[in-house]
Amino acid sequence: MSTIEKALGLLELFSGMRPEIGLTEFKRLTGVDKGTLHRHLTSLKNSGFLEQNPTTKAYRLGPAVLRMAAVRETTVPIVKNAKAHVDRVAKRVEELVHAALPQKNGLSAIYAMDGGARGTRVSFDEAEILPYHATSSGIAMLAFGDTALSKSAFSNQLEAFTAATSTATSEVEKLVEEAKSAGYAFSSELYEAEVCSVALPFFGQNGSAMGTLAIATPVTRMNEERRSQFIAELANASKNLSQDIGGQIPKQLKTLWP
Amino acid sequence: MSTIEKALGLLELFSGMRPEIGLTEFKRLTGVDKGTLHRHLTSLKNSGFLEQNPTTKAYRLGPAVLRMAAVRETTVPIVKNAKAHVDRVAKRVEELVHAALPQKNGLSAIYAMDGGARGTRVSFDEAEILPYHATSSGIAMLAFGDTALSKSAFSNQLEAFTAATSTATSEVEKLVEEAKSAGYAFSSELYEAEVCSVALPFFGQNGSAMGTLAIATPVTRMNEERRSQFIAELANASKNLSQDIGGQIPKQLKTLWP
DNA sequence: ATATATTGGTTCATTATATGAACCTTTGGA
DNA sequence: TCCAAAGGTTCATATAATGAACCAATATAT
Repeated sequence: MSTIEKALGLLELFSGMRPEIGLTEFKRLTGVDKGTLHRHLTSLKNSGFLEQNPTTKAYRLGPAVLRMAAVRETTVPIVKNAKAHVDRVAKRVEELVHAALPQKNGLSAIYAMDGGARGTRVSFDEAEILPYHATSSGIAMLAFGDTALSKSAFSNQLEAFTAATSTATSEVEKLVEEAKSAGYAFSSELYEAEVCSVALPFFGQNGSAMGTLAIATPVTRMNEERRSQFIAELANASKNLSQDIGGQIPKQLKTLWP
Repeated sequence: MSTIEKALGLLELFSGMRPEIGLTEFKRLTGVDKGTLHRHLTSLKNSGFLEQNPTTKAYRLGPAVLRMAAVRETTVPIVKNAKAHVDRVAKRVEELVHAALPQKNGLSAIYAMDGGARGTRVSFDEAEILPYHATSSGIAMLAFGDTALSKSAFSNQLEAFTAATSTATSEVEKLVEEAKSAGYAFSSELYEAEVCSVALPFFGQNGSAMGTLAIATPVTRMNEERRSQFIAELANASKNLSQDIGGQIPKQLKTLWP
């Protein structure tokens, strides 16, 4: 593996729950030698991708990532477009709705809106990675995304997050097949207890899915009627979002979706 | 220079005006060998920092940068905080207002809002780099930011954007000194013809400036009265923004600002 | 239809850079 | 005051980066 990929892999370790990482913690997380780590971190810092907390010396993501995101957004204004549709669905279904894009080890939400005014709320960290095998978004992405994705998704041991998480590749593949024939993915308590979700893909200029739209809700609030409503809302949003970004819904999905 | 920094330097080449870059264009821009470039680009692609336009094969920034920005924003919610204050000032002064953070070769706007309802508008590309030596934001950043910044800012030949741009280090240093004693930076037509701007710093947890707030306006609309108003508005916004992000305005600035 | 130019991508011997064990420095408690 | 833990540095060795030459695919001109 190239030095570049090793160094960029360090950036992947940051998350909403782990926003700052010290040298020794990097060593614990990666097993790489301190000397090597220090040089990598210094390079990333020199390039503005990291900065150091002046008091603790711990590293955190630097301002360069903000500029990169802004440039990317001028090229492919996916966040801006997704935002409008997610907000609209969130308001109508009064639940947590999010749009996500595939990353290396799972999907990452690019925008989330909780339209819920009611008691229980699904907690959601926008900066968290949603694993492919244990979330409805992940299953939807595997079902309708690039085939290369499945290979990388199944290359590591699948982690169990709840008792219901499928950790066998064959089981997950079955879920993916179900999603393919249904036109959407449904999952219940695979990732977090008490939470179930519905997800379906949206499409960009190349034929396969660019990302997903999903609704998450406490299992207690879910029933057949709401599920149908969710699917209808998401299908509508996906059609519009895909059109906004110059994509097209594949024929077989057009017939499956309401 | 490390391989990591060379590779990340490639990402810097993207901008609002140059959102996609092909292999040969990278070669033109950097002078680096194609073989080397190709491996670097492949590594960046494998890490999700680049993706390829499926038809043209040209590279563009990938979805990983969106996740990085989201994580950074959960750590240091600078965009979110700046947004509120910029919007307020933009509405009050009815001009283009922006907040910017230092990068390697200049500042990069993290948010901009044009409150102008009137005829002429200052055009602004959020993903563009604002050079340190030729913008009010840049001068303000050099005046109140970390001293290490000046070294890197003056390490390369200074580019002339208009007839008025100072390309001699001594001239720019004079502008910086003026900004230090005035508490703000003013520049007219140094970067773009017909445009002048006022900028001042805001502060984070460490003592030196974290970024800048600025107002840009056509020179024809500028006068002494408006300048005073701009400074007052920006000073107020900077105080509030700095407080929001846990920073403090240095004593000498507190006395200079209205 | 055929030649030519341009672009993206690959190979492999050479060379420069990355690596990590051991060592030093600073900081913050017992 | 000592100790432990964290950040950081050094330098011989091993490994990965480099770039000239080459190949393949596509677009353009003859």
